[in-house]
Amino acid sequence: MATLQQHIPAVRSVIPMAFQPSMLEARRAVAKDTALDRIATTIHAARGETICHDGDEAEACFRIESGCVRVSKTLSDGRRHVVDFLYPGDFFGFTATDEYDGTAEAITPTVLKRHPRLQLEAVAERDLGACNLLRRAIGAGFAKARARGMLLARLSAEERLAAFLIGFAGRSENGRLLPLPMTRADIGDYLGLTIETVSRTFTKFRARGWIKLVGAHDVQLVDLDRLAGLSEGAVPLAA
Amino acid sequence: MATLQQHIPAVRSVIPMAFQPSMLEARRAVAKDTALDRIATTIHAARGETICHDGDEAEACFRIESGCVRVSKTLSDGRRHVVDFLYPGDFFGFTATDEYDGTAEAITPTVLKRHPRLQLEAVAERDLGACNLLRRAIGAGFAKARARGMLLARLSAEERLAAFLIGFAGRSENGRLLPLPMTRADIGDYLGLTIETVSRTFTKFRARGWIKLVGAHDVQLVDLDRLAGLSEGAVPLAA
DNA sequence: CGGTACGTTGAATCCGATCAAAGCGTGTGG
DNA sequence: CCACACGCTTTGATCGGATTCAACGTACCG
Repeated sequence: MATLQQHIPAVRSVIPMAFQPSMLEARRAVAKDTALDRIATTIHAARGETICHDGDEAEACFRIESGCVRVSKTLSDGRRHVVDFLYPGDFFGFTATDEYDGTAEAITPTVLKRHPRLQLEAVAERDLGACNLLRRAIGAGFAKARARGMLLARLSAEERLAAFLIGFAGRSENGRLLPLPMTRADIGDYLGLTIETVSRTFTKFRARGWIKLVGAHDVQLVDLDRLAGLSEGAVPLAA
Repeated sequence: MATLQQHIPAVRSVIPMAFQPSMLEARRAVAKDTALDRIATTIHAARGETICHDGDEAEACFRIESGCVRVSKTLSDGRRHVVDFLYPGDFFGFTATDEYDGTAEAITPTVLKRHPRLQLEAVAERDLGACNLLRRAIGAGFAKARARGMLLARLSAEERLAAFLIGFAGRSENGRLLPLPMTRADIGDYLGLTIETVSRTFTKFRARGWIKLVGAHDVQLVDLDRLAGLSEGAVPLAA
């Protein structure tokens, strides 16, 4: 958090709130809220397993305990868009309709808390604390989704990947190896690019000495300043 | 609403919930909620006037009574992204942080209800009904923001403009003249395109007889089926 | 009526997509 | 345990849609 701020000057207003203290608190608070916890069951998802499917009746919301989940949507002609990568503490399955807004799949073995939707709604309607916590959690997702608009609409391939990597900076100590469990295709579909462009851009960053690649799924962010410089004024993606 | 559905088969799951009955109800209900109305004042904004500025302390939320508002963000190098166009009944100014997440400007003379943020928060914390209504309103914004991800990440210029136009289909009777108060630059920045590409794509649609242009700011949607066909499986933008 | 901001159209350019093929690694079955 | 096979990644060559640069047209407002 602190290390992130020092690399992104003068653009605090566009930093997604997943990085903002108030939201971290809200996340933690949701996790601890007893009224919500009481209706939860624990489930496990193997790597590649589908947790819920776009358009199906939204029977439950989920909170990730451990692992990593990909949420995506696919057009009839096969074009795919990865809406988000979710990590421990993140929620998904909220919708204002009664259908899931995206398909969620585990990309690593994942443990989740499952909150039946009807009961969750009931708790929220009755319990002021729970309602307000949900309200803030959705607000966080909203801000993140909005931040991605600028990235997809106006940033170059290099800027997008830089923003993506910087979004993970808070997850690993400076210079530590950063695991990227998703494939290049996932990253491409997340950033609105092709596999090849993602791969080429990784290669460029490595050639410049900004990152080190250990295999295809572990990255070391060597020069955060340069990466941040690329996405300066831009949107680091919380992840 | 009904006319829209019949043009977009088999993709109900990705239709933004601004079009879904439940959300329309929620919108209306928010409008009528007395606890929220009591803390509101009415303000007027002239064409081009800034209502709130990205990054400023979020002192209030606004609900549009009449007119049209553009919400945008601008990078330090001048690249702009139009986050949304807002119409009567729409809210903006919600943030999970204490700063506005985007600059709101009136693109027509606009009348708004202004809800001081502290009081709004106070009402929400205290009043279950208000909290739940806000929760759903934010959820609607969330879904809309997400729907735009697919558009920006994966649709072609023609598909984007078609989706944009279809988003307005519900606003005018079939074959009726549709006013587009925003400029080509606004549309371009909304769809992640340039002015020129927007203009050229309008011209293409007109050449094909899909639309009629009356001046630059009034469109008649002649062949909704073709337009919908272009964005089939895609995301009609609620507006 | 004149100026200015907005819109259209044309030509050239470029970034990322597409097509193609060659590494790499991992996991499984022989 | 090794070998093979399949899926993922990288790299190369070419293509194409959207951008950029440029000029002209148009409409609205003072």
